[in-house]
Amino acid sequence: GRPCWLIPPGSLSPAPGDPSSLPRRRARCRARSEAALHTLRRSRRVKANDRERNRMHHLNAALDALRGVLPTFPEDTKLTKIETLRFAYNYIWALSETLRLARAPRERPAAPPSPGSDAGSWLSSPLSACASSPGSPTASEDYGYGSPESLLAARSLSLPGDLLCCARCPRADV
DNA sequence: TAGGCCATCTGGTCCT
DNA sequence: AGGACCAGATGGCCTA
Repeated sequence: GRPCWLIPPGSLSPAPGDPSSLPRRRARCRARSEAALHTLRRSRRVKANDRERNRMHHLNAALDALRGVLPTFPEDTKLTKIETLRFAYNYIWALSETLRLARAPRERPAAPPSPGSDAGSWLSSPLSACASSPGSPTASEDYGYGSPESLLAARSLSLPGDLLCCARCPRADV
């Protein structure tokens, strides 16, 4: 039947011939109802935790898929989450720039998007001899790993020079 | 040992 | 009401 914690307080009928036990029975019922409420909340929490865990697993799987298409050297290097996102951002920028330059060979490279750009990290990189000064995608914040190679340098890694150089330089043959 | 990264739990908020 | 999403807290593991 109906759980005791759902029965309105006033509707509990006294035990036949024992009206004096009513307060005790009410207290017992209240305790039981609190326990039931606790287990109900607990089971909801456990379910919510389970969903949250799953959600994060899916998020991590997506992040792994993203890692899978980013070039890292050595190949088995695992970028951290934040590095993966920043690197992807920069990598996409680099590829877009490559495409743009390939379509318009004589065009000058894109100007830095904002004065706050971390172009310095690009220029101070080993590839700084390149003529271009691409506006780093990490526009206004100093994330430290502003460019793909500064990120990799920070992790003692390297990128295929061609890729980045081609992405950064207005080369006609790309 | 301190600091960074990560997984998990948790409570709050918003949406369906 | 229940699920999704989010951010803070916490503890474990690893590395310099």
